[in-house]
Amino acid sequence: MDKIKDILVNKGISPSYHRMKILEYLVKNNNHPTADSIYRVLAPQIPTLSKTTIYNTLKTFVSKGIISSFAGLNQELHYDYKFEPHVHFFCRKCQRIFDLAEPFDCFKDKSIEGHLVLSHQINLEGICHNCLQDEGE
Amino acid sequence: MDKIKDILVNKGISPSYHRMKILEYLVKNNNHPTADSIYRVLAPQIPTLSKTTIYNTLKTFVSKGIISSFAGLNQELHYDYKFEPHVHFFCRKCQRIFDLAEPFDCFKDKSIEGHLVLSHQINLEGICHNCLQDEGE
DNA sequence: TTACATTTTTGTAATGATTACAAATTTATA
DNA sequence: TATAAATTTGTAATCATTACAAAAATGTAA
Ligand SMILES: [Mn+2]
Ligand SMILES: [Mn+2]
Ligand SMILES: [Zn+2]
Ligand SMILES: [Zn+2]
Repeated sequence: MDKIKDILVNKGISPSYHRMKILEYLVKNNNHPTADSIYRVLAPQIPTLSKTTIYNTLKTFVSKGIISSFAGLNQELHYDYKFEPHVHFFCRKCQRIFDLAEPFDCFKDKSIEGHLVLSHQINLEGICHNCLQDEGE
Repeated sequence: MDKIKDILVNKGISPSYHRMKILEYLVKNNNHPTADSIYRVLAPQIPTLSKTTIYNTLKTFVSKGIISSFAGLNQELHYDYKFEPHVHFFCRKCQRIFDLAEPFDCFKDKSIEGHLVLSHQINLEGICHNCLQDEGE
Protein backbone atom coordinates (compact mmCIF):
# COMPACT_ATOMS: atom_id res chain seq x y z
CA MET A 1 0.00 0.00 0.00
CA ASP A 2 1.29 3.40 -1.01
CA LYS A 3 -1.06 5.12 1.40
CA ILE A 4 0.88 3.53 4.26
CA LYS A 5 4.18 4.72 2.87
CA ASP A 6 2.84 8.24 2.51
CA ILE A 7 1.75 8.38 6.12
CA LEU A 8 5.28 7.53 7.23
CA VAL A 9 7.07 9.83 4.80
CA ASN A 10 4.81 12.73 5.70
CA LYS A 11 5.85 12.35 9.32
CA GLY A 12 9.53 12.14 8.50
CA ILE A 13 9.91 8.42 9.18
CA SER A 14 11.73 6.41 6.58
CA PRO A 15 9.39 3.70 5.33
CA SER A 16 11.23 0.49 6.09
CA TYR A 17 9.51 -2.80 5.36
CA HIS A 18 8.87 -3.62 9.01
CA ARG A 19 7.51 -0.20 9.82
CA MET A 20 5.18 -0.37 6.84
CA LYS A 21 3.86 -3.79 7.82
CA ILE A 22 3.25 -2.69 11.40
CA LEU A 23 1.49 0.48 10.35
CA GLU A 24 -0.50 -1.41 7.72
CA TYR A 25 -1.71 -3.76 10.43
CA LEU A 26 -2.82 -0.87 12.60
CA VAL A 27 -4.59 0.91 9.74
CA LYS A 28 -6.42 -2.16 8.43
CA ASN A 29 -7.39 -3.71 11.76
CA ASN A 30 -9.23 -1.42 14.09
CA ASN A 31 -8.84 -3.77 17.01
CA HIS A 32 -6.72 -1.84 19.52
CA PRO A 33 -3.88 -4.36 19.50
CA THR A 34 -1.06 -4.67 21.99
CA ALA A 35 2.60 -5.02 21.03
CA ASP A 36 2.29 -8.71 21.73
CA SER A 37 -0.88 -9.27 19.71
CA ILE A 38 0.70 -7.54 16.72
CA TYR A 39 3.72 -9.77 17.12
CA ARG A 40 1.62 -12.92 17.14
CA VAL A 41 -0.02 -11.96 13.85
CA LEU A 42 2.99 -10.60 11.98
CA ALA A 43 5.74 -12.94 13.17
CA PRO A 44 4.51 -15.90 11.08
CA GLN A 45 4.46 -13.72 7.96
CA ILE A 46 7.82 -12.07 8.69
CA PRO A 47 9.93 -14.85 10.21
CA THR A 48 12.80 -12.60 11.22
CA LEU A 49 10.61 -10.03 12.97
CA SER A 50 11.74 -9.19 16.46
CA LYS A 51 9.46 -8.10 19.25
CA THR A 52 11.86 -5.30 20.10
CA THR A 53 11.27 -3.87 16.65
CA ILE A 54 7.55 -3.81 17.35
CA TYR A 55 8.07 -1.95 20.61
CA ASN A 56 10.51 0.48 19.01
CA THR A 57 8.26 1.10 16.04
CA LEU A 58 5.13 1.64 18.10
CA LYS A 59 6.99 4.06 20.34
CA THR A 60 8.15 5.98 17.30
CA PHE A 61 4.65 6.10 15.85
CA VAL A 62 3.21 7.41 19.11
CA SER A 63 5.89 10.05 19.51
CA LYS A 64 5.36 11.26 15.95
CA GLY A 65 1.62 11.41 16.45
CA ILE A 66 0.72 8.67 13.97
CA ILE A 67 -1.06 6.52 16.52
CA SER A 68 -2.17 6.87 20.12
CA SER A 69 -1.81 4.50 23.03
CA PHE A 70 -3.73 3.81 26.18
CA ALA A 71 -3.65 1.38 29.10
CA GLY A 72 -6.12 -1.50 28.99
CA LEU A 73 -7.84 -3.22 31.88
CA ASN A 74 -4.71 -5.30 32.48
CA GLN A 75 -2.24 -2.39 32.38
CA GLU A 76 -1.09 -3.49 28.95
CA LEU A 77 -0.65 -0.77 26.37
CA HIS A 78 -3.06 -0.79 23.44
CA TYR A 79 -2.54 1.12 20.22
CA ASP A 80 -5.05 2.89 18.06
CA TYR A 81 -4.72 4.38 14.60
CA LYS A 82 -8.02 6.24 14.82
CA PHE A 83 -7.28 9.76 15.78
CA GLU A 84 -10.51 11.59 16.17
CA PRO A 85 -11.09 11.61 19.93
CA HIS A 86 -13.58 8.86 20.61
CA VAL A 87 -14.99 6.84 23.47
CA HIS A 88 -13.69 3.38 24.36
CA PHE A 89 -15.79 0.67 25.90
CA PHE A 90 -13.98 -2.15 27.76
CA CYS A 91 -15.88 -5.41 28.13
CA ARG A 92 -15.20 -7.09 31.46
CA LYS A 93 -16.19 -10.49 30.07
CA CYS A 94 -14.44 -10.83 26.72
CA GLN A 95 -11.85 -8.12 27.36
CA ARG A 96 -12.51 -6.61 23.96
CA ILE A 97 -12.36 -2.87 23.38
CA PHE A 98 -15.04 -1.18 21.29
CA ASP A 99 -15.10 2.25 19.70
CA LEU A 100 -18.28 4.15 20.45
CA ALA A 101 -19.62 6.57 17.91
CA GLU A 102 -21.10 8.61 20.75
CA PRO A 103 -20.73 12.27 19.80
CA PHE A 104 -18.68 13.90 22.46
CA ASP A 105 -17.84 17.52 23.05
CA CYS A 106 -17.85 18.02 26.83
CA PHE A 107 -14.23 19.15 26.70
CA LYS A 108 -14.30 21.33 23.62
CA ASP A 109 -13.14 24.13 25.88
CA LYS A 110 -9.43 23.72 26.35
CA SER A 111 -8.89 25.28 29.76
CA ILE A 112 -10.55 23.85 32.85
CA GLU A 113 -9.99 25.14 36.37
CA GLY A 114 -6.73 26.73 35.25
CA HIS A 115 -5.33 23.55 33.68
CA LEU A 116 -4.47 23.44 29.99
CA VAL A 117 -6.15 20.39 28.49
CA LEU A 118 -4.18 18.89 25.60
CA SER A 119 -5.95 15.58 25.20
CA HIS A 120 -8.58 13.50 26.82
CA GLN A 121 -9.74 9.97 27.08
CA ILE A 122 -13.14 8.61 27.95
CA ASN A 123 -13.30 4.99 29.02
CA LEU A 124 -16.47 3.09 29.74
CA GLU A 125 -16.46 -0.32 31.31
CA GLY A 126 -19.12 -3.01 31.46
CA ILE A 127 -20.58 -5.92 29.52
CA CYS A 128 -20.63 -5.68 25.74
CA HIS A 129 -23.71 -6.50 23.69
CA ASN A 130 -22.27 -9.84 22.55
CA CYS A 131 -21.59 -11.01 26.08
CA LEU A 132 -25.00 -9.81 27.22
CA GLN A 133 -26.61 -12.09 24.62
CA ASP A 134 -24.47 -15.04 25.68
CA GLU A 135 -25.56 -14.49 29.26
CA GLY A 136 -29.20 -14.52 28.22
CA GLU A 137 -29.03 -18.15 27.03
CA MET B 1 -9.61 6.92 64.02
CA ASP B 2 -12.79 4.97 64.60
CA LYS B 3 -14.27 6.15 61.32
CA ILE B 4 -11.58 4.14 59.56
CA LYS B 5 -12.37 1.04 61.55
CA ASP B 6 -16.07 1.39 60.78
CA ILE B 7 -15.43 1.54 57.05
CA LEU B 8 -13.57 -1.77 57.22
CA VAL B 9 -16.02 -3.52 59.53
CA ASN B 10 -18.98 -2.42 57.43
CA LYS B 11 -17.40 -4.10 54.43
CA GLY B 12 -16.63 -7.31 56.31
CA ILE B 13 -12.88 -6.77 56.54
CA SER B 14 -11.33 -7.33 59.93
CA PRO B 15 -9.62 -4.10 60.98
CA SER B 16 -6.02 -5.11 61.49
CA TYR B 17 -3.51 -2.42 62.36
CA HIS B 18 -1.88 -2.41 58.94
CA ARG B 19 -5.16 -2.28 57.07
CA MET B 20 -6.31 0.62 59.20
CA LYS B 21 -3.11 2.58 58.64
CA ILE B 22 -3.28 2.04 54.89
CA LEU B 23 -6.93 3.04 54.68
CA GLU B 24 -6.28 6.02 56.96
CA TYR B 25 -3.60 7.18 54.57
CA LEU B 26 -5.95 6.92 51.62
CA VAL B 27 -8.77 8.74 53.40
CA LYS B 28 -6.65 11.59 54.74
CA ASN B 29 -4.48 12.18 51.67
CA ASN B 30 -6.38 12.73 48.48
CA ASN B 31 -3.28 12.35 46.36
CA HIS B 32 -3.94 9.27 44.22
CA PRO B 33 -1.00 7.31 45.60
CA THR B 34 0.58 4.20 44.14
CA ALA B 35 1.42 1.11 46.19
CA ASP B 36 5.00 2.26 46.22
CA SER B 37 4.31 5.82 47.31
CA ILE B 38 2.19 4.56 50.19
CA TYR B 39 5.03 2.27 51.15
CA ARG B 40 7.56 5.10 51.19
CA VAL B 41 5.39 7.10 53.57
CA LEU B 42 4.25 4.34 55.92
CA ALA B 43 7.34 2.15 56.10
CA PRO B 44 9.29 4.60 58.32
CA GLN B 45 6.36 4.73 60.78
CA ILE B 46 5.74 0.98 60.69
CA PRO B 47 9.18 -0.57 60.47
CA THR B 48 7.98 -4.11 59.88
CA LEU B 49 5.59 -3.16 57.08
CA SER B 50 6.00 -5.25 53.96
CA LYS B 51 5.27 -4.07 50.46
CA THR B 52 3.37 -7.26 49.78
CA THR B 53 0.97 -6.31 52.54
CA ILE B 54 0.33 -3.03 50.80
CA TYR B 55 -0.41 -4.77 47.51
CA ASN B 56 -2.62 -7.37 49.21
CA THR B 57 -4.49 -4.76 51.19
CA LEU B 58 -5.09 -2.45 48.25
CA LYS B 59 -6.36 -5.36 46.20
CA THR B 60 -8.76 -6.30 48.97
CA PHE B 61 -10.01 -2.73 49.30
CA VAL B 62 -10.64 -2.49 45.55
CA SER B 63 -12.44 -5.82 45.40
CA LYS B 64 -14.66 -4.84 48.33
CA GLY B 65 -15.45 -1.50 46.73
CA ILE B 66 -13.75 0.67 49.36
CA ILE B 67 -11.40 2.34 46.91
CA SER B 68 -10.98 2.46 43.15
CA SER B 69 -7.87 2.12 41.04
CA PHE B 70 -6.77 3.40 37.67
CA ALA B 71 -3.67 3.32 35.49
CA GLY B 72 -1.51 6.43 35.50
CA LEU B 73 0.57 7.86 32.66
CA ASN B 74 3.36 5.42 33.46
CA GLN B 75 1.18 2.29 33.64
CA GLU B 76 1.44 2.31 37.42
CA LEU B 77 -1.77 1.74 39.36
CA HIS B 78 -3.08 4.66 41.39
CA TYR B 79 -5.64 4.36 44.16
CA ASP B 80 -8.45 6.72 45.08
CA TYR B 81 -10.71 6.78 48.09
CA LYS B 82 -13.08 9.32 46.54
CA PHE B 83 -16.00 7.44 45.13
CA GLU B 84 -18.28 9.87 43.41
CA PRO B 85 -17.38 9.54 39.72
CA HIS B 86 -15.13 12.47 38.95
CA VAL B 87 -12.74 13.67 36.30
CA HIS B 88 -8.98 13.21 36.57
CA PHE B 89 -6.45 15.58 35.11
CA PHE B 90 -2.91 14.27 34.51
CA CYS B 91 -0.14 16.87 34.31
CA ARG B 92 2.51 15.96 31.77
CA LYS B 93 5.10 18.13 33.51
CA CYS B 94 4.85 17.34 37.21
CA GLN B 95 3.03 14.01 36.78
CA ARG B 96 0.52 14.97 39.45
CA ILE B 97 -3.11 13.94 39.22
CA PHE B 98 -5.85 16.44 40.02
CA ASP B 99 -9.52 15.90 40.76
CA LEU B 100 -11.75 18.16 38.73
CA ALA B 101 -15.04 19.29 40.17
CA GLU B 102 -16.43 19.46 36.63
CA PRO B 103 -20.03 18.31 36.81
CA PHE B 104 -20.37 15.36 34.54
CA ASP B 105 -23.40 13.38 33.51
CA CYS B 106 -22.86 12.45 29.86
CA PHE B 107 -23.16 8.76 30.76
CA LYS B 108 -26.05 8.89 33.17
CA ASP B 109 -27.85 6.58 30.78
CA LYS B 110 -26.54 3.09 31.44
CA SER B 111 -26.91 1.44 28.05
CA ILE B 112 -25.02 2.72 25.02
CA GLU B 113 -25.09 1.06 21.60
CA GLY B 114 -26.21 -2.19 23.22
CA HIS B 115 -23.40 -2.27 25.78
CA LEU B 116 -24.18 -2.25 29.49
CA VAL B 117 -22.11 0.49 31.11
CA LEU B 118 -21.11 -0.31 34.70
CA SER B 119 -18.50 2.35 35.31
CA HIS B 120 -16.67 5.06 33.49
CA GLN B 121 -13.54 7.08 33.70
CA ILE B 122 -12.73 10.45 32.23
CA ASN B 123 -9.07 11.37 31.99
CA LEU B 124 -7.78 14.71 30.82
CA GLU B 125 -4.14 15.29 30.09
CA GLY B 126 -2.14 18.48 29.75
CA ILE B 127 -0.26 21.09 31.78
CA CYS B 128 -1.56 21.92 35.24
CA HIS B 129 -2.02 25.48 36.44
CA ASN B 130 1.10 25.32 38.65
CA CYS B 131 3.31 24.21 35.79
CA LEU B 132 1.78 26.80 33.49
CA GLN B 133 2.86 29.54 35.91
CA ASP B 134 6.37 28.11 36.18
CA GLU B 135 6.62 28.17 32.39
CA GLY B 136 5.61 31.84 32.32
CA GLU B 137 8.74 32.96 34.21
C1' DT C 1 -3.01 -20.39 80.80
C1' DT C 2 -2.24 -23.81 77.25
C1' DA C 3 -3.06 -26.05 72.81
C1' DC C 4 -4.69 -25.65 68.45
C1' DA C 5 -6.88 -23.44 64.45
C1' DT C 6 -7.39 -19.33 61.72
C1' DT C 7 -5.93 -15.02 60.01
C1' DT C 8 -2.55 -11.80 58.84
C1' DT C 9 1.91 -10.50 57.51
C1' DT C 10 6.39 -11.21 55.73
C1' DG C 11 10.22 -12.23 52.50
C1' DT C 12 11.65 -14.17 48.54
C1' DA C 13 11.03 -15.85 44.10
C1' DA C 14 8.37 -15.73 39.85
C1' DT C 15 5.90 -13.32 36.18
C1' DG C 16 5.16 -10.38 32.42
C1' DA C 17 5.37 -6.08 29.97
C1' DT C 18 8.64 -2.97 28.56
C1' DT C 19 13.32 -0.98 27.84
C1' DA C 20 18.50 -0.77 27.39
C1' DC C 21 22.10 -1.96 24.80
C1' DA C 22 25.46 -3.72 21.87
C1' DA C 23 26.17 -6.68 17.92
C1' DA C 24 24.56 -7.89 13.35
C1' DT C 25 22.29 -6.71 9.26
C1' DT C 26 20.59 -3.72 5.85
C1' DT C 27 20.51 0.54 3.29
C1' DA C 28 22.37 4.76 1.61
C1' DT C 29 26.23 7.36 -0.13
C1' DA C 30 30.74 8.47 -2.04
C1' DT D 1 33.42 -1.21 -3.99
C1' DA D 2 34.23 0.92 0.47
C1' DT D 3 32.39 3.38 4.14
C1' DA D 4 29.00 5.59 6.95
C1' DA D 5 24.34 5.73 8.69
C1' DA D 6 20.09 3.64 9.78
C1' DT D 7 17.56 -0.36 11.08
C1' DT D 8 16.83 -4.62 13.25
C1' DT D 9 17.87 -8.32 16.30
C1' DG D 10 18.60 -10.97 20.58
C1' DT D 11 19.65 -10.94 25.14
C1' DA D 12 19.78 -9.03 29.50
C1' DA D 13 17.95 -5.63 32.68
C1' DT D 14 14.16 -3.14 34.85
C1' DC D 15 10.11 -2.47 37.30
C1' DA D 16 5.42 -3.17 38.93
C1' DT D 17 2.88 -6.78 40.45
C1' DT D 18 1.72 -11.54 42.02
C1' DA D 19 2.50 -16.33 43.89
C1' DC D 20 3.63 -18.82 47.57
C1' DA D 21 5.15 -20.78 51.67
C1' DA D 22 7.00 -19.75 56.20
C1' DA D 23 6.56 -16.84 60.31
C1' DA D 24 3.98 -14.13 63.39
C1' DA D 25 -0.16 -12.63 65.42
C1' DT D 26 -4.78 -13.42 66.85
C1' DG D 27 -8.81 -15.99 68.31
C1' DT D 28 -10.95 -19.87 70.71
C1' DA D 29 -11.85 -23.85 73.56
C1' DA D 30 -10.48 -26.64 77.31
MN1 LIG E 1 -10.38 3.29 19.39
MN1 LIG F 1 -9.59 11.25 42.21
ZN1 LIG G 1 -17.80 -8.86 25.76
ZN1 LIG H 1 2.00 20.13 36.73
